[in-house]
Amino acid sequence: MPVLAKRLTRIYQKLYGFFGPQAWWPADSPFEMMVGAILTQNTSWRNVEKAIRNLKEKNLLDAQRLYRLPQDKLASLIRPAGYYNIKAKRLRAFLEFFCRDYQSDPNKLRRQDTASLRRQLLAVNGVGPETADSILLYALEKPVFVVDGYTQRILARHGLAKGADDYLKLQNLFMQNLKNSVKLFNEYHALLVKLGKEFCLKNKPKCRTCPLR
DNA sequence: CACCAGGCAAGTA
DNA sequence: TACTTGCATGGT
Repeated sequence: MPVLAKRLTRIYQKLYGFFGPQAWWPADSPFEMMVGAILTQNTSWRNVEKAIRNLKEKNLLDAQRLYRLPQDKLASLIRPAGYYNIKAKRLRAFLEFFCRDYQSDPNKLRRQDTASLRRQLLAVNGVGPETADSILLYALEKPVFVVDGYTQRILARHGLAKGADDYLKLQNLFMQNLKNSVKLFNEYHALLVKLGKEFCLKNKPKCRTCPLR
C-alpha cells in the first residue's frame, strides 16, 4: 500500500475516532443541499441556516417557485447569508440550468455521467469547483472528493501539499489514494471542516489537543 | 475594535 | 497564467 494512502487513511481514522460521524449534508432534500452549497460560499453555515429558514417559511424551497421569484425579492430573503445580491444572481443561474435542462429533477441529474455533469455545473455562473463537487457528492451521491480552504491548510500543515497546490491536484491526492466511496468522501470532507473549525481557526492551530498529533 | 466564515468571478498585468 | 479585488452579514 502506497505511503500516501496510508497517511490519508490514518488521518481519516483519527478524525473519525475523535469526532465521530458528522451527518452531512445537513438538509431535508437534495434541492436544499444544492441551494445550501451556493449560499455557504465563503460564509458560515450558521448564517446560511437563517437564509434557508426564510425560504422554508415562505414555502419557497422549490426550484420552480424559487425561479419565479424576482431577483431582488430572493436577495432580501437570503440576506443573512451575506453577499446576497450576487448569491441571488448565482442561485438564479443555477435554477435556470436545473429547471431548463433537467426539469428540476435531481434524479435526472443523477443519471448523468459524473465527469460530464461536473463540466455542466462549472459552466453555470457562480458554481466553482467546490460548489460543483459539493452538489455532486452530497446532493447526487457521486464519489467525488470535495476540497475546501480547510483541506488545503491542513494538508499543507502536515506536509502533504504545498501552499500553491491547486484544487484538482489536492482532489486527485484523495481520489487516487483512497477507495472511491461516497460514504468515505462524505465523512472525510466533513471531518476536515470540523477539524478546521475546532483547531485551525485563524490559521493558528491549537495543536496541543489537536487529534492529528 | 479586528477578524473571518464549508468561494467565485471579473479585472489587471 | 498568476495575482488582486469586490461581494456582506453575523459571530467571536
